[in-house]
Amino acid sequence: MIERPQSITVSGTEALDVLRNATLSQVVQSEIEKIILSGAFQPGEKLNEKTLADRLGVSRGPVREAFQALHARGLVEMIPNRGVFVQEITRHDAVAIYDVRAGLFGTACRLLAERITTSQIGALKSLVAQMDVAGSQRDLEAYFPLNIAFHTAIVTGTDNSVLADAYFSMVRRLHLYRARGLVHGGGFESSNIEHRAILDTLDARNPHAAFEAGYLHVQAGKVRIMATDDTKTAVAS
Amino acid sequence: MIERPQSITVSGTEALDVLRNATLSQVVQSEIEKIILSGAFQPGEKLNEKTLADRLGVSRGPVREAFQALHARGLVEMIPNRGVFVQEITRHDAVAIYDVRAGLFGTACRLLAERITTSQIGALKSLVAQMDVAGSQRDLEAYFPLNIAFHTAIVTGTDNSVLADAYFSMVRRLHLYRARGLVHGGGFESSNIEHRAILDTLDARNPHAAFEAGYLHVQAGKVRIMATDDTKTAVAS
DNA sequence: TGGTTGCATATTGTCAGCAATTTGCAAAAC
DNA sequence: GTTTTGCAAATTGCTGACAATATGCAACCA
Repeated sequence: MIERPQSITVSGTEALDVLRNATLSQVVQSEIEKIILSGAFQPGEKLNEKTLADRLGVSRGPVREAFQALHARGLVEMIPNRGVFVQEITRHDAVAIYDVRAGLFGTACRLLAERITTSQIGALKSLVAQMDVAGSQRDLEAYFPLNIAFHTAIVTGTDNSVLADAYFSMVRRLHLYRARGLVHGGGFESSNIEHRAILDTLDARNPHAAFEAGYLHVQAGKVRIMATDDTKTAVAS
Repeated sequence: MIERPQSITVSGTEALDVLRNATLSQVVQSEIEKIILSGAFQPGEKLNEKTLADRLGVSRGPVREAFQALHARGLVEMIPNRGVFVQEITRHDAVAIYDVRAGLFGTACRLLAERITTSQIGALKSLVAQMDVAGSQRDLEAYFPLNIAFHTAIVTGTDNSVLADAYFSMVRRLHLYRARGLVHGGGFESSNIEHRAILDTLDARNPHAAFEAGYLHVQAGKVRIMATDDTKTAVAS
C-alpha cells in the first residue's frame, strides 16, 4: 500500500484537502447518497443529471460516475435513455433485505463469539444496561443511538470489514423502505431482552447460540416493522 | 469510433438490442469484469483508462463510469490521481470473504428449508447423485459444474435476489484470490458428504440444521483452500 | 556513489458540446 | 370524445479537449 502525502493544512483548507484524498465523483457520490437517505428525494423520484450537477457546482461527468456507484450500492435504479431514479423498496424487497441482514448479523455474532474479549463484553454490557434505563424511561431519543451502537459494536467487533460493509449496506437499503414508522411502545422491552440474550451467548462464547440469538433478533425486528405495515407506528429493532 | 447504426440487420441484431437495454458503460463494465476475472490482469495490476478505452473502441467516459461500478463491487481499487488497480485479495481478506460467504450460504439453506418444494428437493438429490458418480470416477471436469449448480440451486431457490447477489458477489471476489489452486483428491468425498448432509436437512425441512450444514460446508471449503496456501493443489469446495 | 532537483512525458480529473433518444403537447384524424 | 401523429423542448449518452497531477529520467550536487 502506497502512502499518500498528507498536505499541511493550516486552517480551513478542508475542501482542498478533501480533493487530495478523494476524487470529485466520490464526493459527489457521498453528497447524493446523503440527500437520498435524508429523504429529500422520494423513492421512485427521478434524479436529473443537470439539476444535481448545478446544485453541486460540478459538471455532469462526476454526477454520472457517482450514479454508477450508487446503482451498484442498490440505492438508485438506472434505465437506459430514461434516467436515474431513487430505488423503490417494495414490501417483498424489504423482507428479502431483512433476511439477509439477519443472516449477516447472526454470522457476526457467531464469529464474535469465537474471539470476543472481556473488554468487548464489558462494553456491550454497558450498552445493554443503558438501554434498560432508556427503555424503562421510554426515552427513545436515548435508546435509538444506543441500539445502533450495540449492533455496530458487534458487527465491527469481528474485525471483518467485508461483513461490516455488507451489513451496513443492508441497513442503508432498508432506509429506503417507506412503510417504516418511528416508534412503537412494545418494541423497547422485547428488543432489549433479545440484546441481553445475544450478550449471554457472547459471554458464554457459544458461537452456535450466538448466531441463533442474533439472527432471531433481526427477524423479530423485521416482524415488528412488517406487522405495522404502513401504519405510522413502528419499533425499535 | 464505434458504430451505433439504426441499420436493420437480419441475423445480427444483438449489438443493437444490447444497446437498447443497456448503456455503453454497462457493456464496458461487463467486459472489463470478464477480463479481470479471466485472469488476464493480475491483482494489483494497473488498468489504464485510455488503453482500455481504445481496446474496447469507446472513449474514456464510459470506462470511468464502469470503474466506479467495479469499485463498488469490490473488484478494483481506486487511488485518486493515481489510477485504478485490480483489487488484491490477501489471505486475511480471503478468510473474511469466506466467512461472509459461509454466513450467506447458511442463511440461504435456512430460508430454503422453510419453503423448499419436493421438486426442488428432487433436483438437488439428482445433483448430489451425479456428483457421487463424478467423484467416484475422479472426474473433476464433470464434478465442478455440478458443484456450482448445487450451490446455485440453493441460493436462487430462496427467491431472494438480494441474498443471491450478495452470495455471488463473494464468490466473484474470491476469484481474485490468487493462492487458490485447482484440484485436490481429498476434496471430492468430504465435499459431497457435506452436500448430502445439507440435502438431508432440507429434506427434513429443518431450518436450524440447514444453516449449520450450509455454514459448515463453506467453512470446510475455506479450510481446504487455506490449508493448501500457495501450493498449487486445491480442492472442490 | 547515492541522493536530489528539475523538466518532459504520460495519465488522470473535469468540463463543454454534439448526437440520439425521450417527453410533452398541440393539432389532426377517426 | 378518444386516439394518433408530428413536431419542439428537454434529457441522456458519448466524445474530444483542456487543466491538474503523477511519473520517468537525466543532469546536478554532496
